[in-house]
Amino acid sequence: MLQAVPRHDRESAARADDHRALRLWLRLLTCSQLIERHVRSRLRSRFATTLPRFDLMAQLERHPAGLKMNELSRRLMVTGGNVTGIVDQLVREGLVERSADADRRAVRVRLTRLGERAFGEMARAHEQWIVELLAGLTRREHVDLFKLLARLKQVAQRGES
Amino acid sequence: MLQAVPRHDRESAARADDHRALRLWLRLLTCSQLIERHVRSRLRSRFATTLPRFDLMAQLERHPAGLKMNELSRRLMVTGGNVTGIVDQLVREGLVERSADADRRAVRVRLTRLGERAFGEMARAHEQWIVELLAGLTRREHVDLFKLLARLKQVAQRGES
DNA sequence: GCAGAATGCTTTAGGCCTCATCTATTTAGG
DNA sequence: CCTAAATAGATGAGGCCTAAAGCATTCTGC
Repeated sequence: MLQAVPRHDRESAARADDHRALRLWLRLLTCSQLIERHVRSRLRSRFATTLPRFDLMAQLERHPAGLKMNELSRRLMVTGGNVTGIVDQLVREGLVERSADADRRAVRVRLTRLGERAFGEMARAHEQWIVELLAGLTRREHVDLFKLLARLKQVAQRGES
Repeated sequence: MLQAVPRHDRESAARADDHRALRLWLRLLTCSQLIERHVRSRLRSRFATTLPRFDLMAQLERHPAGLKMNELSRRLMVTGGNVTGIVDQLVREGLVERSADADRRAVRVRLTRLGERAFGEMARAHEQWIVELLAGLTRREHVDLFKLLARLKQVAQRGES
């Protein structure tokens, strides 16, 4: 699929461009998976938790008044049914609580006191892991990469109907 | 009235005082997920398949002589148990076949004729989706991003023990 | 008002993925 | 040789995730 293509005419040059897009995507995916595995494995070994649970709590930590299930679902970019399951778990463990909303269809979710404490500890460690993992990049590379990913995000979001 | 879609995903909600490294990571993750969802949904709707199955077949397509299970596992960056399950599925559907290896512990896996045909069709469509999705980036951005991701990959791989 | 559409959430079936554990085979050290 | 360690793969429990279907509530247009 990714073999080198001789570039001697317009058509094969176009194919080379195509391959570039594909290779860019594969490389992006690899980077993302590398970091994700790193974080998952540490969350698991040090805090006996998972990335989705951490992400969910991170959202709640930024919104002390709580969030509705569909807001969580949108922010985490996962389906509602999935959020239900993770919230169920965190409720059982006393880290999160459900409460009634003015809209009686909706449910409001927020961190408990225990959840706040637990999250704070994890968040500090998490940030440290990322800082260490990315320490090999120069400040310049950081900034450039950040900007280019902003462009990519913009472009990819436009491609979503 | 068409309102702009509110963007409440993980990254844009990051607080201003979050550190650079963390924001870089969250943005990378967002980009990766955006593209991944795009591809998954199209693989599903047009070819009734999934990204992991596609990825596995892509590896086999590059190695007509076949790959051993542990090679597949390494290349796909997933655990062996996982590969077993996906290969089982593809074998049932006649897209892939297992054969004996000189090392009698090992199993060699390769595409069947049917699998080659099916993959070829999907690969063309897949490449087209990616090219279209990334079409908004300039050639320059493509190249820069590709290089920076190479650096990131290098750095993140070194951080793995 | 009120019927039908839209929305918020849950449930279910099924695929992906990991870790831990198991069996079979190969390799290495004595 | 021959046993212990390493390696290849399979299996099972459990969590994440999706799409689809279902129930309750709210909104909308007549």
